[in-house]
Amino acid sequence: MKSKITLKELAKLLNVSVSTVSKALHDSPEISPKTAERVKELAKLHNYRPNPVAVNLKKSKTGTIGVVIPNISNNFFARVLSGMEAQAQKHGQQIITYISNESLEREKQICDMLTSGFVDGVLIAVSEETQKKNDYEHLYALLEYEIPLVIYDRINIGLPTDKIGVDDEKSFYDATKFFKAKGLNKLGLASAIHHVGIGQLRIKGFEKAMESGGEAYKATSTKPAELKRKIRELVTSDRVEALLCTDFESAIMAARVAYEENVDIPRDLKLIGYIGKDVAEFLTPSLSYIEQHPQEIGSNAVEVLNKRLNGESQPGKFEEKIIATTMVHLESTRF
Amino acid sequence: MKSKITLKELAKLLNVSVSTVSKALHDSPEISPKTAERVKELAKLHNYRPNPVAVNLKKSKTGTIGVVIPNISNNFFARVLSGMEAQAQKHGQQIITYISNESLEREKQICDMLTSGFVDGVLIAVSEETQKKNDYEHLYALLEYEIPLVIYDRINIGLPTDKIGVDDEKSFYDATKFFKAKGLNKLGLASAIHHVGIGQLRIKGFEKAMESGGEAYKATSTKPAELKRKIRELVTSDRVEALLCTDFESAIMAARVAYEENVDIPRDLKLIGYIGKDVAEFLTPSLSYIEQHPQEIGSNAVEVLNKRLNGESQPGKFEEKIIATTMVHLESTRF
DNA sequence: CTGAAAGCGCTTACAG
DNA sequence: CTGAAAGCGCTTACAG
Repeated sequence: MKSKITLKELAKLLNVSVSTVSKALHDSPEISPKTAERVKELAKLHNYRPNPVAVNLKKSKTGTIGVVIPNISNNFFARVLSGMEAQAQKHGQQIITYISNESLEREKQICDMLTSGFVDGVLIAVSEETQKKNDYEHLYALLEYEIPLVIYDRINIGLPTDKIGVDDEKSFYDATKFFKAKGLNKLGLASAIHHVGIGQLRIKGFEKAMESGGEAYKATSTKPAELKRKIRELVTSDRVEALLCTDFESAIMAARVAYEENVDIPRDLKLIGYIGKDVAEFLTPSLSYIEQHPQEIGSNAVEVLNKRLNGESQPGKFEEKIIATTMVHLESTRF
Repeated sequence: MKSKITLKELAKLLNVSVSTVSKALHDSPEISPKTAERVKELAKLHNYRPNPVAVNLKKSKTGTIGVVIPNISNNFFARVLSGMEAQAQKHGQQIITYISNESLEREKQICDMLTSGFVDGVLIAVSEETQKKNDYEHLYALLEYEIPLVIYDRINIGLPTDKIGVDDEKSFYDATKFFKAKGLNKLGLASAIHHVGIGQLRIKGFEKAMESGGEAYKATSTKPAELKRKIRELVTSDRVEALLCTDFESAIMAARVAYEENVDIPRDLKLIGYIGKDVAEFLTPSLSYIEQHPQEIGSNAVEVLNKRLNGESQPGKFEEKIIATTMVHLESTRF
């Protein structure tokens, strides 16, 4: 049962002062090579590790990053977190995870505790409710406490912070153009997130691409039953040739409507959605999707935060980094 | 730009000592009501929060729990984490997340840093590689440092720690009995995890239930192509009437084989798998599954750990808590 | 080259 | 009822 050994104990064993031990372990040039070696040897023998809490107190930092995630069940966010963890690891930082469950109330609580100094910086994807209610006071509070903030994924928010996300508009612009280039004329869009920022951007990309011609149809609703009805109409009455879905819910619903209506994908209907690789690959047929590279978003978020923490970013000047999306074609867009 | 105010500053403003302020804020009976009120008022005005790092140093604890997750993309673990976070919240504890990516090497690194005192206790689901190589030294190291450990989910490991998981054997025993009660005779089992503990337990449950009669078939392999071939054989040649899948991979593969072979689920083949609700519901047809209640596993893991941390558990005596599974019937087991 | 001292921000036993 | 002092485990400017 080895309990952790402290600097003080080490010093006593070596008959030197605590300062000498500390300096020796930090390769200070003040210390004689002979002493340094003695110290290091004993430290190694006892497997000495500085107490991180004490080091942090001394350095007035915590060595941790707070990550606020709206919904961890969403594979996208799970993979973002994975990217963050891997990157933080490289810097010897710890990730403290907070889950807001898309709730403004919970997000406020989290930000409140964050202001008391648990973390050096915060990475946040703002909850849906927060966006809807347009209430960002708690985030401004964080900024007032001089806790660096990086907003990831849901970045079309007017906060003076660094941001990192994907080009939502372009992704759907490109996808729409792709179908048109293949000769399709009647294109549909389905969305359960038309009321939030990223949804609007994706829809905008679709609309812009349709300006040059073709028939555009849209099915949008936050209510599952209503959305399903509208999608069914697009598929059975309007007979769109392809459907672009802005989110997981609408994509899965489109697949289900096709299944129920015996519409053959991809023969009668092409389908592409903003859904995760994890599910997309396993559907029958497999569903083409827009890859957002969540791990990269995660690792980049940590990088941007660390730049800020290390004073490598210009104060008052904020970075907005965009990770390019990729279309991944599986069975549902086979021509 | 309010920077955090300290006890010392508060004391100066009030013309009292630091100790008085501290005691007043902790409702110490030593302090006069009048002073207490003055202190609290000013503290509130300045929104004073004790620096958690300092408090932790003083108390020789960290207020954080380390969680080691093998694979965060697995929705099961994502939801376990969610349950842990919610429960930790209630105790004012922070969750530090580490992702081992099913790698023994990574797991060792994580445990190594954990021994230096970042956390008060650790919740871990052991990686697949660790189980295969049967190498638990790094976990014993944690125990030697007297860092309480709770093993969750993958619990059939001979370590002297508290454990929390589900009754894997019973879950598949029950599922098999269910099919037999419905009059099915030819039952198949598919597994990509027959080499790890939980896989073996599930298979054992199946086998036990089949002892009382019926034809049992098995398709097991860690190689996707081989597993697929074997499942196809079960479905097309052996014509099993129901297939029980021990894991995500085999379940998805079974669904795909049926799709490719035009075997109608559930008419010609019933299917049940150990897969997450998140995917199960969205497949076409939707896939019946065994609900493991991941959030409960998570919250219980935190509870068990805290009991240990608070000295409410008997030293040397370990708890093994089992959360009951539930069969959730969706389209794939419709009779 | 080594060590005593101050200090990070707190808590608490002890003295007054 | 209040405050000075010690201490949690470390780091670092300063003195010797």
